[in-house]
Amino acid sequence: MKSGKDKCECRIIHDDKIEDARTRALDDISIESLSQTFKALGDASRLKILWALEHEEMCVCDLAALLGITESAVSHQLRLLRTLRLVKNRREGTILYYRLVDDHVSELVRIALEHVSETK
Amino acid sequence: MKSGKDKCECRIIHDDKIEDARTRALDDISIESLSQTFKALGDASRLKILWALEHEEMCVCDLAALLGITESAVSHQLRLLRTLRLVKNRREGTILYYRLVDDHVSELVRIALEHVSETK
DNA sequence: CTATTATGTGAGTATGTGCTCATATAGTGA
DNA sequence: TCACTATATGAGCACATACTCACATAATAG
Repeated sequence: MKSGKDKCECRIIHDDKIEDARTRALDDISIESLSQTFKALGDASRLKILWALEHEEMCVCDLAALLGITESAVSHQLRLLRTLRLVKNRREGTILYYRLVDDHVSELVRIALEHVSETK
Repeated sequence: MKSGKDKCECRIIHDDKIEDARTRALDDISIESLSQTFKALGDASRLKILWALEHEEMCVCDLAALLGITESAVSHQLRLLRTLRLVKNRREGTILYYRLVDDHVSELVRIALEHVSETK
């Protein structure tokens, strides 16, 4: 009852399906949160970081050495992952040890691995 | 044994952890496939499309009407999703009906929803 | 064949993003 | 206090990407 240009509206074939989908649709806030979370997982560096942290906590400079990128780059990515509550840290002197907040990331990666290995 | 600038290498604190992480690390191809898959889910339009298709198959112009974007934009996104084997289609006359290949997408979205709802 | 409908696709563009570099901050020890 | 270490952060740049537009393709009807 909004958007949709004329060119498009005269071509709608299955009003019932669209209505159905509209009632089931996720609200904009959920869509936004979901896409941000998936976007966070959709980068090779962040994926490597998360996968490493799944097994044991690590500090910034270890992650930098592991990935072969600067500590600054790692720090930038960790900030994003922190914002999305995917990782958290604990301080020990000057060192910050990062780890996963929960096992959602592991589950997501496991399922995605299933998918990509089945369809190769 | 490569990359890593001098500035960084003299700061490695936990060689054991790094070595450990290196042996467990996913190979580059898996990382690439995974990140592509997550990247596909990391966009509001594609997420809406996938969520709509989870319940029933739909054609391009229906999806365009549902999302309020052009059919061209939908078609571009569907091509990406097809390439990643996330959706497939069947033809009926001139109309192409799209649906999900399997229920991996549903599982991924369900877990991600858990995550974002817990940490809000 | 032509016309029409539904979808696909290449090019161009505006916005987003991941990195580097320089600098700032926080904790430790002298 | 100062020096040092570990990390954080803002600016800027190079590249990726999601869209629009114009046009191409595929199936159907006449």
